[in-house]
Amino acid sequence: MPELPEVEVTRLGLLPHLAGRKISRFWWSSKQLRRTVPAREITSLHQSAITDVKRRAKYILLEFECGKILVFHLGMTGNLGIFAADTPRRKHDHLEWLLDSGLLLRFHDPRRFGLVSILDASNKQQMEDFFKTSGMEPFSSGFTASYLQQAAQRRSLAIKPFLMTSQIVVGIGNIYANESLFRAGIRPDKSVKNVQDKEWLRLVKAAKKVLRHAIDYGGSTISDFRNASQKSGYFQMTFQIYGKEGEPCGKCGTTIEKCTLGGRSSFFCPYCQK
DNA sequence: AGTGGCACCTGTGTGC
DNA sequence: TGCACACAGGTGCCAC
Repeated sequence: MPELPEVEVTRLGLLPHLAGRKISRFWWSSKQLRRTVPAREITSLHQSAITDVKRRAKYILLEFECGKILVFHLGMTGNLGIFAADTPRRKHDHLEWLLDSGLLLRFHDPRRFGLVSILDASNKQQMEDFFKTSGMEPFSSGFTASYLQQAAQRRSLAIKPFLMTSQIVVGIGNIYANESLFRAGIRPDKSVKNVQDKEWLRLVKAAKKVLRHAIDYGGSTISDFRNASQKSGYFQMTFQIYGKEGEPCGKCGTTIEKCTLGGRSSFFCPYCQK
């Protein structure tokens, strides 16, 4: 489900409900997620206040006064949200905390590709190991055309799977890779070896813009993304290429085509993207 | 080392 | 209606 914009929208929605709050009465469905749920360690967070809610890559980080960090990844179908105390649990609700505000924090994830983990902020090595495969943040000043060009050296894969490689740049999944490449006028199957200087510049600019706009629109809801207050996003209304196989390109009218790259559906306009 | 393929899991939509 | 199958926003492991 969530790429960087959806994770950021979730974070922004959680922050006012969680900052300064304490958690108690932890409940777990006993179903495992992508990693073993550290239930015992989670219980040790009781009565410590949440000081901040941050994001790194597609991870949401709940920082506690005691120095621990509760880490969530939403996988494909995860949702982390705030609910009234009397809201009945649904199928696929897996984790739940009662907040001292009387509201509930719930993690829901049908496919269970998400994860929850605990880190210790003072353990620099552990923090570094956890994020060692996470590349550049797309909104950081280091995410530039020359950074991507450098990362593409000695590589030969297509630009779209390259853009989706989280060791290089984080947060850009299938939707936003497709949309960024359309806006930059680059075919998704073009080898990184053939991407020109001016195309790298356009791509960086397009990716930052697409991600920013998607956050402003509350993310993209294809079937089930909901923010922390269970509201849908609207950026899917502005898709120019994703999911539009067979439709006319909004810029030139050419029929949009579909191919598969790295096992993922890829859409492009054969006229606008070279 | 880089790359493509696939597994992980459940739900939904389509075609027969 | 029932069934088989393809596909879905992510990531990590495996064999080449």
